[in-house]
Amino acid sequence: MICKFAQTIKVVIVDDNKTLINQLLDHIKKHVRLSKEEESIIPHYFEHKEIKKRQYLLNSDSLVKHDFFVINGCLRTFVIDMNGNEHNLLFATENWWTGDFKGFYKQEMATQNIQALENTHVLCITKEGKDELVERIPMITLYFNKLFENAIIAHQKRIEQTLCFTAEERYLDFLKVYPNVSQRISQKHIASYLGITPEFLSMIRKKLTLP
Amino acid sequence: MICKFAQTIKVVIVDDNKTLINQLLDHIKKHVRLSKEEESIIPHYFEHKEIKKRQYLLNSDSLVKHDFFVINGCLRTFVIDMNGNEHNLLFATENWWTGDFKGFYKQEMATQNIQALENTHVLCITKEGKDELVERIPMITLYFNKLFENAIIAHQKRIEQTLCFTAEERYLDFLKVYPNVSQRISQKHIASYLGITPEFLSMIRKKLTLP
DNA sequence: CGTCTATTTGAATGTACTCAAAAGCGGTGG
DNA sequence: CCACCGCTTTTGAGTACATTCAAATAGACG
Repeated sequence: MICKFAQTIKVVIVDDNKTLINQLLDHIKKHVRLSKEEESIIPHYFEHKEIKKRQYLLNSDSLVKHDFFVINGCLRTFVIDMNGNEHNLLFATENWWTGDFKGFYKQEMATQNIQALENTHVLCITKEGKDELVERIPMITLYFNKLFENAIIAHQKRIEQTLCFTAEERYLDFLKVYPNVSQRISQKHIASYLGITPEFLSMIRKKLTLP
Repeated sequence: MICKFAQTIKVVIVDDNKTLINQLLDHIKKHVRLSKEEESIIPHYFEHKEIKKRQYLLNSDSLVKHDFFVINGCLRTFVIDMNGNEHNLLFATENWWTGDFKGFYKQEMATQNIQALENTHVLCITKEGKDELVERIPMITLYFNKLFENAIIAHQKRIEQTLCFTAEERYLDFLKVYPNVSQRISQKHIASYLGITPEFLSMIRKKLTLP
């Protein structure tokens, strides 16, 4: 049985945009072997969405309906502190998953915001959709588990770095690990991700170019 | 088929220490319903171990053989930076899982260290043991998935807090969220967890008691 | 071309650290 | 049971790292 949601978006994905869903299928197939029948099931659970630069995909205090797979473009996930300052948690580009994790899995209000830094295409899935998908294709759990594993490893690395590294070291690591991302986003947003002010990042960069 | 490892430890758990494994079974049964037969399978995959205060359960640069479920006592997981300073990542007490996550799931050398802050009893499982357990009791995946979910949520919260909160705010939140843990460990270790020096934590505490 | 935003620069400030020393506390052995 | 030893916590002075605020410059976009 396919959920109501899947019915409504069938047209968008299945008829219009084979290439978009193929990009996701390729990503899944890096971790799990899929039969032709299974490949034909998956598209029914995803909705395609385009977000123009500067537009929001998710606002805090709204219900978290979807998790997102980025086809192309660039998204930033951020929180707003008590003083109204924004802090970037994550940048998501091609083949990254993003969303308000806690809100999605606990089906709560969002505490995070997601904004497009470029015109961006995403595939959206609901919690019910994902649960049903896992039920129909149990093997796909391996794929989602791998995503969880990688997320935990990445989070642990970031926590370790804030404890062990200076701002300069964290910046250099960011450039090394995400060279393609760092070229596409402003220093202001990188500074926010690193937990420093744009002015201080500017000083770090100046110091690095001197010798 | 039971792995060689499971055979060797059968005696330790099944015959000697029913109560220890029952604590783990109770924890699992909060998330998954288990048949009597399944309950009888699980003990074969865990080895009991006692670590005395100040002893190490894991050293960085050694192969990560086990993940650990804490029965009682208290463990700290920490990394050592380039200057030789230790930074606490996690405290694990009763009913917590701990281990070098990346090392365990990728079967690599440890980058983290685990030391007992109190005399501690743990149940250990190997990666092969866990994989085989999941194969024999597929439903138990739900339990481990829930652990992953909670880990990601906790990690995200910690990253958000380092970006949004001052050291004082992070300390107050730590006291609120882990009241029982914070009473059992030294300020030195709490300071390390919060990413500040013990001297600075002492100042924060002094300031908090004044008004 | 003008407007809006991002980046740079500099001065003053604040937050947290280092180093050193004193005080407190807990465990151990006589 | 008390005295001592080692480790933790506190206190203080001086310092380094990072921020705030303000203003100038540079870039991006319609």
